[in-house]
Amino acid sequence: MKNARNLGVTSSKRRVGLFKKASELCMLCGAEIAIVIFSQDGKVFSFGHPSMDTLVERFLGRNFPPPNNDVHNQQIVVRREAGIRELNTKLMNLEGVL
Amino acid sequence: MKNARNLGVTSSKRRVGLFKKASELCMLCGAEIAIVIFSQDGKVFSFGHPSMDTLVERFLGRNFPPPNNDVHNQQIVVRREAGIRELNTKLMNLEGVL
DNA sequence: CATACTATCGTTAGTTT
DNA sequence: AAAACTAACGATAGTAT
Repeated sequence: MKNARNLGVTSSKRRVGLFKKASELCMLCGAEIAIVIFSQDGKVFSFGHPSMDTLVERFLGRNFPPPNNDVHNQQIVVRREAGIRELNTKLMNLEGVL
Repeated sequence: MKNARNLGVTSSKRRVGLFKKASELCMLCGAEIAIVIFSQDGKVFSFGHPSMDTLVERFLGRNFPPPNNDVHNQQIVVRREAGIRELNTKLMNLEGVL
């Protein structure tokens, strides 16, 4: 991205893209998905199929089926941190080149 | 898709893709996102940044950011995220120069 | 400010190993 | 079964209107 001025536009575009991908996953694979996004400027956006409430309830264990292991979130954390290291490496290499 | 035989593979690929997109949106735009997926075969997968619990609580109307009890940790989180965006910005600028 | 466009880049269904 | 590959398709940053 060029700068932070267009960040709102990018945020919006990518949010729509994310919801579309979620929708496709629901339709194509019969998954049930809930997403909530708190944007940096304090707005809240949500996606839920079949509904946000149903899935939040189920996630909280008040409705079946009970949640299994939650391995993927850990993987995401690992990926994010790996991303930071990668960014730092790239940055140092580029600054070295200049 | 050809048939339902590879649906598990497709589901997995697209789930990873969705989480990656969410991760990018977090890093690039400073959004906070929670995702829970109930797959057709009964498994549960989740993504949460900064954490699933924090965002579910916030979605349910409790624990909003301004009067947070753990201010110190939040500042650290904010600083780290700002760092990622700053790295991204620097990186993109440098790559643009080259 | 929003919408449309498009060149470029990323994602993925199908295939192979 | 899982991972690598790739052609084809989709997403999107920047631009134009």
